[in-house]
Amino acid sequence: MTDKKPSINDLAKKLNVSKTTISFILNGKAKEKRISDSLVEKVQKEALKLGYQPNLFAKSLRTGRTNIIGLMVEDISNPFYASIAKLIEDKVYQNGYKIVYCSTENDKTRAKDFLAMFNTLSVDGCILAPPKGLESEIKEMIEKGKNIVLFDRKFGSKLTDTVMVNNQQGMYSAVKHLIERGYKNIGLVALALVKPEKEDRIIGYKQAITDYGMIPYVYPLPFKTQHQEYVADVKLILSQNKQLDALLFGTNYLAIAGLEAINQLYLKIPTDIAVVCFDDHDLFRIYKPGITVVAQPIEEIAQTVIDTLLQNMQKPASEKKPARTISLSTTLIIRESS
Amino acid sequence: MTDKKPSINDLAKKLNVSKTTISFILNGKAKEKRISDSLVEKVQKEALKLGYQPNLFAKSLRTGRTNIIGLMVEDISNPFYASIAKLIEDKVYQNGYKIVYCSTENDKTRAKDFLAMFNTLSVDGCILAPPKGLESEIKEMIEKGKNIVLFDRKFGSKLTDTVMVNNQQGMYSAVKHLIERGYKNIGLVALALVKPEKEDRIIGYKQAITDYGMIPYVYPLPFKTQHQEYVADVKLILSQNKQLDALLFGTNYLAIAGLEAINQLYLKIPTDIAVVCFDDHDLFRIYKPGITVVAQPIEEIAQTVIDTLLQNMQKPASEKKPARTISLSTTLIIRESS
DNA sequence: CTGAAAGCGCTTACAG
DNA sequence: CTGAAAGCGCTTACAG
Repeated sequence: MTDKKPSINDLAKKLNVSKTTISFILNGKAKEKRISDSLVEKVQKEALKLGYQPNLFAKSLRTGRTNIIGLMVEDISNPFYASIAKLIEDKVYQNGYKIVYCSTENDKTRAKDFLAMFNTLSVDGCILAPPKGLESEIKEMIEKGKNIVLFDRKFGSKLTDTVMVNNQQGMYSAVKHLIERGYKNIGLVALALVKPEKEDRIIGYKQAITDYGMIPYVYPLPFKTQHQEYVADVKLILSQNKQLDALLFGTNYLAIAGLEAINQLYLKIPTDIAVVCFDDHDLFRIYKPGITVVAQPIEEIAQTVIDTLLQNMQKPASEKKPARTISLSTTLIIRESS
Repeated sequence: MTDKKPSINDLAKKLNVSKTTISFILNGKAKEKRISDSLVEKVQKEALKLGYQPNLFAKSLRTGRTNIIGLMVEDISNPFYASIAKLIEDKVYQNGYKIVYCSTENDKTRAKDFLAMFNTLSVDGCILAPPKGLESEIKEMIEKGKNIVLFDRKFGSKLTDTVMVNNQQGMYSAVKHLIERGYKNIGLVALALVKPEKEDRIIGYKQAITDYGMIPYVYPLPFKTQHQEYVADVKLILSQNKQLDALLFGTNYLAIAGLEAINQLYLKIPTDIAVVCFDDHDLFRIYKPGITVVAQPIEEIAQTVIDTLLQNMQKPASEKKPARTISLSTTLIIRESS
């Protein structure tokens, strides 16, 4: 039944050539090892004919490299992360790597388990948007020589190369825009995974509010797995804070919940309440009215992440550069909601 | 720098116990092999202390199993597939498997490459929503003993277990609904990867149209990677077919493009044109007016797929049952667009 | 109850 | 130019 795949030994026997030579040829070292063209051709032809596929596990066991990259995000079904995953996929496969993904749901324990999985899998590199509290685990992996690039989330200390969007500035520009449009009581509904004062998007908001002498209204929310809870939260916020004439949302799913809440309360956008969201989404582009957003440069994020990781993986551990943090700019896309 | 991970040999030396015994203990065969409790405890304690992680590649090389599952979909960034990926993730990790994913973009060559990758990776099982034309490659994999479950796409011949949604019936119910609401000229914009007459969603549409004695208007579209092309296509369809008073869409991204087109033409839903989409989406729920959809049971699909795959993987090849096709029901969710 | 040994399929230092 | 041999870290049939 299960035809055994041909091994390098099968090839060797069949051709009466040592497996050393075959290995050299199949790994493109024929020239270097000065193997005769005729032999090279013979081996290649036969390998093709038998459909020879080197056993990656034997290879990994021997070389210590796996060509697997671990991708860890908050939620792979969130369009932001899903788009990143798609873009990373292309670039990574072109380079012969594979991706194993997982979603943390901002759960530290869950994330730890996945990190352990990546370790057991001996991934060559990791792309992580880690939850809070994983700093020491990640540090440990880096010290053991694992290549890791962080994105979307960073830690206080510069652990490793990190690709971020300028959250503070992006949110600042959104607030500024609302103020310039004449809105007076601008609220912010944002995820606060730990302390609100440490969240860049909240910091950017506060900065702008302060600079323009307005009153801040921050509504930090913990991460929840049930979308409907967010809807209920925003409804409560809106009904308890009638003074609000504009509402900012820190992530796409919060804004989606916000739109649902606004609908359920029969409020009109932007006359009753203006809306701006951090992070774009099909919905915001097509919704009526169109929702103003602070768009993240998704392609640029993916490209930078993968370039950084691949570069690091090519470099020997000895010549590692100090960790860099790359900050990308957001774009304010003004639509009809503000 | 790169601390070597401890191997079973390190453990063996340190404890002065043979690695055979350690392997037995760590793999839960202590009882079976009648190893003394004291030894078991000693070994387990030391393994924990050293942070021993078995090398999966050595393990795979020896056992031939990898605990990796390949997931192939049309586009991992499409919310339908992204949601499936998320749900599958949970269930699969609980069972000690990992997932490697890829997006085919309905490109046969691309998909073939990925299938080859899965083969090289020696995945234990595959979850595939394959493009057309991959039948023989998949068949070959199955014959070699690979466990494969298909979903969302099927082939004419019953290759292997397949989880489908009742596309024909779902589309039929949508058409029926529109007709009952009094719409007369109902168009269908749907993906036709090969012949339109072989697409279940188109068949369901035609069936309903025939049953009710209406005129069919089918606009088959090929798969495109540029979203804006779909928008242009739908615009053209709408402007060349003014008689249409309702438009059905075969997938979520077609309907999204459709909404954009409708907006750009300043048409009102549902008065100028009614809209129904196959497959739900955040957007359709929140859009104003809410878009009527034929919702797919995403959780059920994911659950069924993974249950089927895990079951098959546990079974030895000898007692494989004949391929089953499981058909799940869709739900018509009536909103304001129809 | 426990261990020595073979072998999974590769790569590579070494020898000629 | 080419090959024999060691070894990566496991599991398991076999022996005692």
